[in-house]
Amino acid sequence: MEENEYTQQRRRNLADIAALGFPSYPAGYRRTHSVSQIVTAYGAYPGDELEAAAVTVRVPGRIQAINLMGKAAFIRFTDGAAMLQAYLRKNDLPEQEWLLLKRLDLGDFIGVAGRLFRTKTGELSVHVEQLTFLTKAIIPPPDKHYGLHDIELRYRRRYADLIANCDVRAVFVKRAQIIQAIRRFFDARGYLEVETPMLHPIASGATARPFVTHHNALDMPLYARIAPELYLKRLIVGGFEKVYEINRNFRNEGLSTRHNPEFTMLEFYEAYATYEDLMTLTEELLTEVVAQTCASDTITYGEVTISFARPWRRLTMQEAIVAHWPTADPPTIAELDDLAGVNRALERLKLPMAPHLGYGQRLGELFEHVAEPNLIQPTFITRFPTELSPLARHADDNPNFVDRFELFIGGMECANAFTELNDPDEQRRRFEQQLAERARGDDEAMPLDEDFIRALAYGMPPTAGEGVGIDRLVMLLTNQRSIRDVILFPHLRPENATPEALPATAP
RNA sequence: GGGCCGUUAGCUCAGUCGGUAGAGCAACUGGCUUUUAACCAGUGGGUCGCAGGUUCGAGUCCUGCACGGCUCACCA
Repeated sequence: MEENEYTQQRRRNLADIAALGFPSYPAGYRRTHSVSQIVTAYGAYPGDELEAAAVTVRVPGRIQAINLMGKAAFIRFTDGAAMLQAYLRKNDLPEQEWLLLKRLDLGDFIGVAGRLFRTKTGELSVHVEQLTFLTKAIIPPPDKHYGLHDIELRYRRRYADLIANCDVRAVFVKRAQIIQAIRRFFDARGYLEVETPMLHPIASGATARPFVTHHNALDMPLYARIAPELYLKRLIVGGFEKVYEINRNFRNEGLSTRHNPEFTMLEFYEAYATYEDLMTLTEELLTEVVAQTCASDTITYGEVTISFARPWRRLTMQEAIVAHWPTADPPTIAELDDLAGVNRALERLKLPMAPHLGYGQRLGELFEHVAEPNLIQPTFITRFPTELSPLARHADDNPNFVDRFELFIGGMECANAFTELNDPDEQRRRFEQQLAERARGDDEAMPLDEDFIRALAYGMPPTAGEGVGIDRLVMLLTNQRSIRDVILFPHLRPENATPEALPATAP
């Protein structure tokens, strides 16, 4: 920790406070109210009624401002959510407590006991009869007017960010409300919330590079999970018909405004449902979450306005490519049905493709470039190539496509769902195709999970499942452009990468 | 990994053509018994991210590095 003239001055103040006979870091404070409770209960109370009611309170908080005026003082303090003013007069306080006041600094915690009143300018205040010292802030808080703007400091010292910027606090309060609303939605529909392993012996269930660690006692590698999918489906095999899990996934890949190495995912599975049922369910889920956490069904995200009014647009991947083609002569859907046509389309847009990639990857690439950034209003994209979907059931009319959708909002992928593949033999063939791609050098192809195939062989009822990226949903509903602004402690490089500071390397 | 931009007091930011390092808030001293971005008078505070280079002289120009931001690539 850095020491400077400020910290030294504050340490002297703390020593002076101790010399006055106050405990330096006392335990607890018996309070009658929080600041927020007082402001909520009495904020609109007229002054004369307050006086008549003679409300006495004991309330703690962090000091935000001190106006010392000779023999009287005002202290504004906060519980993090609301602010309240204390009025102290030399005549009305024990001498020691008046001396204590002069050793208080911005950022300190105090408790005040006294009677509520309104000043002549009308501000609700506590007329303090007892001042209690609670905690010294050795490091001064950020500037009270300009806040903390330095983005790096805001992420590295989120505590200081939260002290200084109440809009940041509001984002994380809303994040909690969104997740609560999701839980209520699924609980009310008879879904069981479950917890499946975070450490997996095989990193499967998604196409992504994993983080690897080592279990010492078992002397084996373990992977931080990239997806809970295969475990949740094992639970469907086991007889739970509706399950959901909200938890972290870990992917060892690049960082960006939309990617953090650990991110929060909702996954849910419902027996006897199809991906079409889940489109309806997803509309219901998100409209309900928006209704409970936003002022209306229309939100502002950056430059755009997004309406969650149902029904939402539904397009096949091929239709989306045609609809958002950048020039006036898009390819036809029939043209996009085979490799040659997709190659012609890629060539027209001058999108280079690695030679080993097949039809599915190329169609997906075309979609990502042409359509994805333009899917601002909630849009379901259906009919994904089978090659891109090793865990999804094929469409009844064409085995080259699967019964799958992704939901796009604000140009971001927010959900991914499909009718689950429950044929163990077909699942094995799909895994083997992935292994072949892995052998060709695609280190993100999905590894084969033998026990998962065995589970399917016990019989998994027809099932549909879905994943929803919670961080991106929170970004949309709180109008934040970076995923780091909806994650309390986003990943950054260490600020001082000294060798001593790094943990010893595991053998 | 590439490109562009940034890093100056505790915080927010200026700093012109290369010529003694600036402001507001915060801090310190004094004054002030209903202030509210309190006010009045005064004072102190700098490894200009780090390391080199050019120059009589570098916050400013050049090179390298670190960290961060945006973006592209990668990646659901």
